[in-house]
Amino acid sequence: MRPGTMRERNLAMLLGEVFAHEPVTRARLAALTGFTKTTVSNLVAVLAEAGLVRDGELVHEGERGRPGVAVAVNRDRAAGLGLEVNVDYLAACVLDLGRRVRYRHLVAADNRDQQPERIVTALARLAEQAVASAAAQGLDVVGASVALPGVFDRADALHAPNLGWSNVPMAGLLGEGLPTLRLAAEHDNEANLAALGELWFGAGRTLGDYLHVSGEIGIGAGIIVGGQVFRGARGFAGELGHVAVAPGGPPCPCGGRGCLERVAGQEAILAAAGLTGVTAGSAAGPRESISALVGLLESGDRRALEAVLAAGRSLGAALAAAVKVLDPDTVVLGGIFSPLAPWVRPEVEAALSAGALYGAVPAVVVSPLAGDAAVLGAAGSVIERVHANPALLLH
Amino acid sequence: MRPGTMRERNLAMLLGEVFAHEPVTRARLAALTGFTKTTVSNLVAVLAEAGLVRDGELVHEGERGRPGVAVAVNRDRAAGLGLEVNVDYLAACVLDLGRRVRYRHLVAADNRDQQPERIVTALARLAEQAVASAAAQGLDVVGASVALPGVFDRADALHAPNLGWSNVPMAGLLGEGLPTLRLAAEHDNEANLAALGELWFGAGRTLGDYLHVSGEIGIGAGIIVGGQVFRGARGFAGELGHVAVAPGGPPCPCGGRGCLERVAGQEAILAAAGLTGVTAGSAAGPRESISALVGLLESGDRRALEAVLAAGRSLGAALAAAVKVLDPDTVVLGGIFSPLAPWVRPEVEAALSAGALYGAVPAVVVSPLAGDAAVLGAAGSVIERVHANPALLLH
DNA sequence: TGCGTTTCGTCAACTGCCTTGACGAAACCA
DNA sequence: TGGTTTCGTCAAGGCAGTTGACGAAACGCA
Repeated sequence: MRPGTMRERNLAMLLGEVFAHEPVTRARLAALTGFTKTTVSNLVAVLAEAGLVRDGELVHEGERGRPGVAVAVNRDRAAGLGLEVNVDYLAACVLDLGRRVRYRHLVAADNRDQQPERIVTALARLAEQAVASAAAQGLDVVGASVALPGVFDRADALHAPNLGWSNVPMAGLLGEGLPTLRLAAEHDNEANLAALGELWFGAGRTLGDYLHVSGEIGIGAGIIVGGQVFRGARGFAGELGHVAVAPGGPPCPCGGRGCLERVAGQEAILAAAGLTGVTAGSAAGPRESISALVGLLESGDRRALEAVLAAGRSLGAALAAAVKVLDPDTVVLGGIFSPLAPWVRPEVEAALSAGALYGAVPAVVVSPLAGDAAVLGAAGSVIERVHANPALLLH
Repeated sequence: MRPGTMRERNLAMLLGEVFAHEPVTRARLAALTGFTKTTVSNLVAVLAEAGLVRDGELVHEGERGRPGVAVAVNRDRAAGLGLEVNVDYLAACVLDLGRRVRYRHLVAADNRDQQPERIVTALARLAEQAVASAAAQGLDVVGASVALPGVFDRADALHAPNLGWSNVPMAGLLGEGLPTLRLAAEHDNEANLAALGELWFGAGRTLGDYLHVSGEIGIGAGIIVGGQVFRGARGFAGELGHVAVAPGGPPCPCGGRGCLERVAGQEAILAAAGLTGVTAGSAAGPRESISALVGLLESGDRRALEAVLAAGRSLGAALAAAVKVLDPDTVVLGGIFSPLAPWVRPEVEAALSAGALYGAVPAVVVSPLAGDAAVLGAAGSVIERVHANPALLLH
């Protein structure tokens, strides 16, 4: 570790305090960080020059004495671009440094069995529109992050069975297709980014360590420990969808039997509820199908209720095992389980409280973001990169 | 972060390189760390003054040129004390800074339903003997760490059902009872320390991230991620013993049904194998009972084989779920599963390979340490504290 | 209105720690 | 014996945070 590294960390720490307490005077920042007023002034000057913070009004914190100058995050310069490829839509979203949404766009599209190149081209068009719209607002998009519905192997190739893709070299495609920004483009699993979205835009930092269930066609879990994604040794951590919950149950392409997502995934639930005909081959996307299901549930449809409760029990069983291994503070129900929560949540809570050690039952909360968590998480992760090391933007 | 913090880290980094490459010259250390030769010399001087490192012979690394002075870890000064309280024994162990065992002592004792104060007193006597023996070898015991068979709640009170203890304020008892050393005494779950023992003394650093199953009366798992124990939000991570594997199975004191340790714990296996009479109330400790079981297995006893294979299947089922959530590189079978590995391991491997995603099957290895992992891990964790921040011993 | 009090932010000098560049020391080779 | 190579140290320098003092800007009270 060299003096330069020390400075990078101190800039990050200071920016974090500004973000957490803005508007805040230099004197209070000194108290918060333990630095001297001199050091705070120097660091603030560096951040201000990079356009990350700016001085505001005079503020009077105490009763007497000279008022201080408010330092606040600069919401009119650096911005982050989040992109998402999903089975039935593409989405983009721009956040400013204060994590406010400044632009959103969602395009319905059937992306199944399409050439990855075509999709990346369409995504790039979305990205360019987003960057242009941001520029019109005076924002400078410094980086992008892409959420993808699949997992990455050790060579960073994407396997996305729900898109019909396997072994797709995403890093290369995105690097060529997307507009060049100051920070390199990144990509990650939809479940991981949705979990991060929850951290920044959902139930928020009060969650502690948590496990965020992303129910879609597959079922994934994003695991957040200490504010960061827990990925496991190969990046496959949180593959909740392939925990076996039904011994001797239906076979799964993964090679197992009775995997959770065969029993409680979107398609399994819709089929069990008698809604298969509505979706198969029709134009109705998943979100519409789930709305239809919720309609049935609210009208008290017996078959739909049975289907959803059974899915809730299976999900509860898988989560009970996961919780005993991970011991999170909270379990967040996201994706399709968010609209279905009134029926699913009691089942999950029952499964988690049976056999809880020493009262270690995590709270079960419902995601307010539902399907939007992933794009928001993607855009947020760009902002997070800047927060973690503002020196990246010093030029 | 202040300059002093930077120095602490750099000392730690340098000590780490010395440990990894000793004997090593200052010039090579400079190449390894990226520091300049000047800085290396300064840092080495500080470590040498604290007695952590010392100069050795001249060594000739290249073909030509002036030979360098070998810097090596000083194995004759700082030492760490590991202590263990278990159901049927107390143990102590002293390691030097190079993690060599310099003293070991194990005392058989039935610690069930004893007063915690009595046990701590007995443990303190063991600790004093260990410190004295270390002193006789010229070693300075700088700290101690205690392995305990139970979990700690948020208030750091110990709950150890197998000892008949609940809500025991261990930190206080140990603080008063144990000899005062330069670093404060620490304590941790036996499963966690056993997992760390494996890291330093067992299959070693080649394991990557792993899950170490400690099969004893209960079944715990120590989870190592990036060389550190993964504890979860409340410190209950890795409670593998209470994953439900037998729906509608026997009830467990934890409140659940069909918990793994009711089905594959030591007592369940011995009972199923028809060995209950041998242990219940008799003087034979667990290790003897397991030896007896291994004897039966080797002689081909039908009932014993059935019992152990069934336990292996249950363990495999629980591990399969844990592995999909955590995605470790390796699963280590320790505790009683170490001697039983020839029979248990194939079952576990079968369970893990069914439904493995994208070839993400962790290797299953057998602990060479078996029951000794926890004391070694405890002593090793003291050494680790010094390695992580050698500045603790500067004064 | 004027002056003391309080708090804010900045300035100049200082210290700690790593780096630079040069140099003497210690080996080998011719 | 002298040239070459590599090792470790030394003096000077630079970066970054600290110290202590001081001017600036508000309020309160006479």
